[in-house]
Amino acid sequence: MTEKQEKILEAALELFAEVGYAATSTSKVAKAAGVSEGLIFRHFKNKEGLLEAIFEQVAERTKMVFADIVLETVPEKVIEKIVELPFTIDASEYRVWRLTYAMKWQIQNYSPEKMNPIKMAAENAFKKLGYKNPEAESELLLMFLDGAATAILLHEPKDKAAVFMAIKSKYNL
Amino acid sequence: MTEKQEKILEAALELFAEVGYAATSTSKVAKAAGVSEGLIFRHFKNKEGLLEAIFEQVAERTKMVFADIVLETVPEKVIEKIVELPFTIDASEYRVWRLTYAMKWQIQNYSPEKMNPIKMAAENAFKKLGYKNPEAESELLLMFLDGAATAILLHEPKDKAAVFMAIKSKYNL
DNA sequence: TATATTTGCAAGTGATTACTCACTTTTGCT
DNA sequence: AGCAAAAGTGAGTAATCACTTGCAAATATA
Repeated sequence: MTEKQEKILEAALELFAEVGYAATSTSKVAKAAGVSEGLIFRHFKNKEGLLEAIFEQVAERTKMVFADIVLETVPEKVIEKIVELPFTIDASEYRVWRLTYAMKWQIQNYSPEKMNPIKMAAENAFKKLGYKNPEAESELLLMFLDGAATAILLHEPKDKAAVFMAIKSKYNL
Repeated sequence: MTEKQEKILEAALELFAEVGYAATSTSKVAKAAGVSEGLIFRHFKNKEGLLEAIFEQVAERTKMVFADIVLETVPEKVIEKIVELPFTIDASEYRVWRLTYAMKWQIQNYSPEKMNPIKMAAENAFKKLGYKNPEAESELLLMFLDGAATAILLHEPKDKAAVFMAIKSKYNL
């Protein structure tokens, strides 16, 4: 990865996240990155390739976080680790997650099965803990996850720690 | 509102919700609505005016739902009514809500204070019910609201009723 | 029925879109 | 040093963008 390639990805992420993917032209990305527009297409084939390259980076990190949860055997720990996920997003990753969440709403892009490992891990943990309806509980937990991440990414709630405590108490953690 | 105006709004909602606002051109809206492109600008001034006209319709209905919650005096009922909000979205309104949720991620559009009446109503109800940290509880409830609505709008979870029961039990309802 | 207003269309406008191409410069290897 | 591959540029491309304009048809008001 050359310096200019990184500049392009950085500028594209910035613009895609703040202005929107469709609303951002490749010429603006090139200008923001300080490179010629043609270079974007040399390195990333087309505008969509630019988007894919951004998402590939985050996919690796997500895999690691998911593995840590799936390999956890103590059910309470599984729930706790899932619950704290949105609260541990580093501020430096806000943009890429904002972009990810924004793109969810474009039909051609959305695939909910990405969360399946987490959903199954939660379902299994709830089953071990004797919850009445583990599948519904797992679905509910994922809903919270999504809502919490959205709140954090969009308006950074005042007292994240207090909300974190409130949700943990709902699962007796 | 003439017939053609309604056709335009209907086509615009369809396309904005499915393809995205920025990715939808006014010419495509006109073609889908079966009118000349110029008519869009005659009636709605510009593309943004088209979007505003769509949102004005939903704003009225939202006001009514909010009023029903804010005027409720029994705290348990307040929480219950808020919790059930995402589960009572009529399928005919999915598109307009998908558009609303998608537009949240564009900086220039987002205003979280729209939910303030609900947030205050929840906070007050939690206070009456003796919750330790009513503000955090209210914030948490709004997070769930957002996550639940997102799940319902994006992938229509299998057993909505079971999830509804699970969340209600978390508030002893 | 005369007239003013609104509704509607077709054909434009310049600007911008994603993307290509011919070309030069830089880099890495022997 | 010599040379091929990769990196980078800048000026193009046709198509599409949001929007305007001039004029006709329909509708409302008197």
